[in-house]
Amino acid sequence: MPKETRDLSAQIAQAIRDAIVSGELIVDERLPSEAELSTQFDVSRPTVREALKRLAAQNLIRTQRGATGGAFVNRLRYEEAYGQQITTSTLLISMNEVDFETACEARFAMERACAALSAARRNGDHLATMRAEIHRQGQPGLSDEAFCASDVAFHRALVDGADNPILSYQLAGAVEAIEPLMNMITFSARDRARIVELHTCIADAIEQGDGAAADQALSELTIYTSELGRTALAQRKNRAPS
Amino acid sequence: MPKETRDLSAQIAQAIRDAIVSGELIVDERLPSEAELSTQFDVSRPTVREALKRLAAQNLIRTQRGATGGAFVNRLRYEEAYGQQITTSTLLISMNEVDFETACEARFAMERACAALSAARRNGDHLATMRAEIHRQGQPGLSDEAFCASDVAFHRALVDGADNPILSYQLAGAVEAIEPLMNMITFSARDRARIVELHTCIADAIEQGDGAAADQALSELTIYTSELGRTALAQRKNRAPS
DNA sequence: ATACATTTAAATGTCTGACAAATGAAATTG
DNA sequence: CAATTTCATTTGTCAGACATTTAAATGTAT
Repeated sequence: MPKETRDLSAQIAQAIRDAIVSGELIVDERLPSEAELSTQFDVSRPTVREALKRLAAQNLIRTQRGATGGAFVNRLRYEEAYGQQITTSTLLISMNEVDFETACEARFAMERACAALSAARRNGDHLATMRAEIHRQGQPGLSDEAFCASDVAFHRALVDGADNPILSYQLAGAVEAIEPLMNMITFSARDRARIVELHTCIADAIEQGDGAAADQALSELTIYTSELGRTALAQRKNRAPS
Repeated sequence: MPKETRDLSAQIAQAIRDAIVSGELIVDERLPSEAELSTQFDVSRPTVREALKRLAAQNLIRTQRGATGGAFVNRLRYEEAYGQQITTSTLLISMNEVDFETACEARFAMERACAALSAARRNGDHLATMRAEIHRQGQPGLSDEAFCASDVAFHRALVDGADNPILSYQLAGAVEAIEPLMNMITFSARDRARIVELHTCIADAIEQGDGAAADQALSELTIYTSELGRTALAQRKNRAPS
């Protein structure tokens, strides 16, 4: 047994977490009150509370005050999961010094997986979003940061167009987490024109349901973006060497 | 401002979380002691502790007892992130009643994104793992559960063969979270033979660096697995209707 | 002076008890 | 019957205390 003696609050949190994951506790079911839990687990109330806060931090439970209040098993919603996913991915990249090319490769590889599905489904709403973002990206006077944000919005629309919430969830991290890295890049007018061109290619391909063409354009975009990142990083190194 | 008045512990946790994500607090840096934090934020120590437990649940900090102890910003490791990712993905699927086909589609779409990279890199270790799992899958007397576990191990090796930690992290959730769903399937000898055949196809393709062939085999495996899931679900419905 | 044992201070982990605040239901009142 | 008040329950917060762990400081003997 590799599970020796951690903190009591961690043990209790794990016990409740197991009960939720195994389905022993179902969505919207009310947990015993903190007082009851403290007698059940034979610990004090603050310890129980620490355990509950751990679970709340993972969106596994929600709490409500008042007479009929308590802690309830929370239905994990996609939006909440997105947030966690993005935070974790961002930290994973920044703390492990993942280089831009690796992050880029991962992101585009997964995006290409979505592109074929997006092309097959051709969702009008998401296509409209993509077109709108392309238009924004072409406007002069746009800051690099706003350009990056629009880029992220474009790619999220592309991903969401696959109409598969699991894919959207998984991709959210990869697409959003790369934004801080892309924000280090200065996009020249020529860079932007090329990116807009490729984005248009992608949108056209999806509109026509041509998955292969979308894949091809994404492939070129991967290479181009990776190149931009490499150049930006090199300049940054020359300007401020360690 | 959509961020009104949440719990104090949630606010404090968010403040510290922001400091970590923004880089204001760096890896391995020690946070002020609980007593200091409680005076800084003007709350009691239990409240500070609840906030710290929230962060600990997300692996953002670790705590250490003793004279030189305290709370330290934790370097988020891939393995820890895997665990979170798998738990979250599993719950997301089970709580939102994601159907098998959707989960399957997401998983295989992303796997196909990895296959090309795996084929390009042809990592010997991961190939050996894949071969070993294929061999195990062909042995008679293997339980359905063990077959599924081996299937997961095979696909994880395939994904890890892309040699991109970000991809491995993202895929971990998709690959592992589907196991509970696959465990509901009964694999006949014929099913297993077909799956082993396709797995062998994939391994061969990767060994030869043929990304297209790997993609093709994965595509077939997607359809086959999805079909198996549909059949299993239909039988289950007939046997135990609502 | 070095090696080992002891003490000590600092920090987290836990407990007790209390009060505040929210909230829905029951009791009361018009 | 409707509106209001009361009330019990539950979470949120606080204060203070003690237990436990840990490494550094101190002391002691070789």
